[in-house]
Amino acid sequence: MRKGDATRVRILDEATRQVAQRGLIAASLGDLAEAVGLSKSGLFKHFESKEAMQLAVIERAQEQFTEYVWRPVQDLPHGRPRLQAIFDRWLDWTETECAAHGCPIMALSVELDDQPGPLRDALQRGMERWRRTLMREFQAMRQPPMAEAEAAAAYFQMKSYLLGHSEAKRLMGDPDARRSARAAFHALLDRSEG
Amino acid sequence: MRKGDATRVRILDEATRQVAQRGLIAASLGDLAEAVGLSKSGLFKHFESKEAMQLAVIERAQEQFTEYVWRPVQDLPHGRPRLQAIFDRWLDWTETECAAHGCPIMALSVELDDQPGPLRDALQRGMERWRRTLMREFQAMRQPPMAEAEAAAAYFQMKSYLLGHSEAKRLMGDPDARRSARAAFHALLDRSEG
DNA sequence: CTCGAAAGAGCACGATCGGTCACTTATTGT
DNA sequence: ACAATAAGTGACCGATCGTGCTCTTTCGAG
Repeated sequence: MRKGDATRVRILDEATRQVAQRGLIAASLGDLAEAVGLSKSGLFKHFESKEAMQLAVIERAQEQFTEYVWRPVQDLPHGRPRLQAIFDRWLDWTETECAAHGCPIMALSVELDDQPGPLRDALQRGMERWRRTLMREFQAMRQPPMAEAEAAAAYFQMKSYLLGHSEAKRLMGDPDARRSARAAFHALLDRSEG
Repeated sequence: MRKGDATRVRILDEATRQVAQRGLIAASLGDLAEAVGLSKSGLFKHFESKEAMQLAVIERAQEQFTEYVWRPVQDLPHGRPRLQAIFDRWLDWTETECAAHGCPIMALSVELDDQPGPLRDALQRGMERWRRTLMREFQAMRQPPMAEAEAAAAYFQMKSYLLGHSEAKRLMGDPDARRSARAAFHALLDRSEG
C-alpha cells in the first residue's frame, strides 16, 4: 500500500500540469499514462473513474498552491507584512511555478464556473477558505479590526489585481505586469491602513 | 453564395457558445452540427479545417463583445461618462449575455495563453486594440491628458476589477460581485480624475 | 426556365477517447 | 520464505473525434 501511494502522487502531479495546460476534459488518460510511464490501465487502477481523478487533481492543485504561497509566510506577523509577502509569493506562483503550463486553479475556475457538481463544489470550498484567510489578514491591519464588509472589498481588489497580473503577463506578455500589480496592491494597502 | 454566409454565421454563433462553455478543443464538430441542425460534413464544408473554424470563432466572439459593450456607448462624451458606461455594459456582458455559457473571450484567454500560434495571435491582437481604446478614454479624463504610463496603470486596474467580478459572480456565486466591482471602479475613476 | 455551382447529406476512414477484464509481476505482512 | 495482496500489463470494447469522399438537393444568375 506504500508504493501505490507514491505512484498516485506522481500521477496527480503530472495530471495537474496537463489540466493547467489543456483543461480537465482535454487531459486524457492516455497521454497522462505515457507521461508518467505507466500503461493506461495501470494508471486507471488508482482511481475509480476519470471524475474521481479529476476531483483528486483539484485537491492536489490547491494543496500545491497552499504549499507554495502560504507555507513560506505563515510565520510572518499578521496584517500588512504577511499580506505583502503573500502577494509577492502569489506573483511568483503565476510567473515562475506556472510559467510553463499555466495555473491549474485558474484553468479550473474558468472551466468549472458554469458546470455545477462535485468538482466545482470542491474548487469553491478551497477558494472560499482561502478568501476567509485573506480577509482575516486585512482585518488584522487595524486596531480595532476593520469591518467585515471593508475586508471583503479589500480582498476583492487584491484578487482582482492578481487575476489582472496573470492575464497581462501570461496572455499579453506584458513585461510591466508585475510592476503594475504591485503598485496597485500597495496603493490598496495604503488605503486600507488606518 | 448568400445562404451559405447566413449558415456560416449561425454556425459561428453556436460555436462561440460551445467554446465559452467547454473550450476550444472540447467543442466538437459533431455536437456543433447537431445544435445547428446540419450534418457533420455539411457543417465542415464551411471551413477548411477545425483550426480555421476556431480562428473564425475568435474573430466572431470579439465582434460580439464589441457590438454589445462598445456600440451602445460610442456616442457618449469621452472620458468618465463613457468609461462608466463601458464598465456597466461590460458587467452586463458578464452577468447577462454570458450567464448561461460563460464568456468566450475569457475561456479563450485561459486556454490560449500558453499556446503560441495564429489563434493566440488573433486573440492578442483584438485585446490589444481594445486596451488602446480604453487607455485613450482614461487619458481623455484630464486636460492636459494624463501620461501614457498612468493610463496604462488605470487600464490595468479596470481590467482587473472586471476579471475579479467575473470570478466572484460566476464561480463563487457572490451576490455582491457587481457592487464590489462598481465601488472599486468608481474609486479608481476618482483617483484618476485631475 | 435552365443549368452550373453552391449547400448539404451520407458514409467510411483511422485515431483516440474512457473504461473493462483476465492475466502477470512485484511488494508486503507475518 | 511464503502466501496474500497490491501494482501493473495488454488486448479489447463501443463511442466519438476530425476529416476525407461521393452523391443529391437547392439556389441563383443568365
